Amino acid sequence: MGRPPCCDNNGGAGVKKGPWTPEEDIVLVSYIQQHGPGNWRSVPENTGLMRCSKSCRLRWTNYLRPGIKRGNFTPHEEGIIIHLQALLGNKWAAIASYLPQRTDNDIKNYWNTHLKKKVKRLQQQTDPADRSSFQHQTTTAANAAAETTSSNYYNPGNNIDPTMQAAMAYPNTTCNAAPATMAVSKLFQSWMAKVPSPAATDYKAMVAMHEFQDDRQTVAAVSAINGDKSSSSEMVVGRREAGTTTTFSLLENWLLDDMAPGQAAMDGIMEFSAGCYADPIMF
DNA sequence: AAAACACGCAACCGCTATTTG
DNA sequence: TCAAATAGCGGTTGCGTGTTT
Repeated sequence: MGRPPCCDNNGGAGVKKGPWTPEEDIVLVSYIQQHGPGNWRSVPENTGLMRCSKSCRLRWTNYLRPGIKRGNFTPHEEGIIIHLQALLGNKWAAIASYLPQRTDNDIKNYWNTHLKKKVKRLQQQTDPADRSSFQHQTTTAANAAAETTSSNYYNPGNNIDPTMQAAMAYPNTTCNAAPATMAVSKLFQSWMAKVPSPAATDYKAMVAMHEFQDDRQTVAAVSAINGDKSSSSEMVVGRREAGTTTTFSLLENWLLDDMAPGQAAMDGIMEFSAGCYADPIMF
């Protein structure tokens, strides 16, 4: 019954671990050049590499894959990572999908070694009164959301982006999920409110928009917006059939636009985002 | 000069969702 | 239909290197 066992289950006998050698890299790359990535189970079998399939896949996706940019994160990339981390939490694969040249592992490492501290520093530099006020308002809004009660939890007294505030108010990543989910939900709900009603075929996307209770759905929806063909392909198809792709152009511009001072798109989203948060009627 | 410490990153581990036979 | 394996993800670890004492 089931699949035949792979190299992983060979009792671990003869499976090499630790850093890859240049020779192993060459073997792996030349095999993938001939056969393409995927079907990782067959890679060790056909190449003679004494590595498990999992290790081969990881080495390819995180290091050998063409087009990977390593190190030297630009301020723009940093901004995107910080922003998306505040929105999505530690969903590195989802964040990496917006930075095609970066791997999720690279982004995760960069966050853990640089950006987390940076955000923390910014947090400490922020007026504690503002922070506790925002934290209180965020919690209140979270509770109120369950009753579809409006709440103005954006603190208009400072000029800090609300999603950055969320990151500051919840430095512990495990606590980021709630405000992050809310932030995305509110952002999309306001988007939906500002555009004509979608066609009936957009049903699945609409359902997803209103089901942001858990991060997985948030990521699925965001992936759909980005045209991700994986888990949310049905939603993408539904939305594209309905011809509503342009609905999210502002968000897409902000997330994907890599032009040097591409601040226009970024400013747009910031402005729009702040406006949404500040609008007590909308929320 | 050398030991101690801090940092960055590649790779591993454990888990879940999906796929396969 | 279901058990077992794969693929993929996020958290964590361990090692090499740089910096400080």
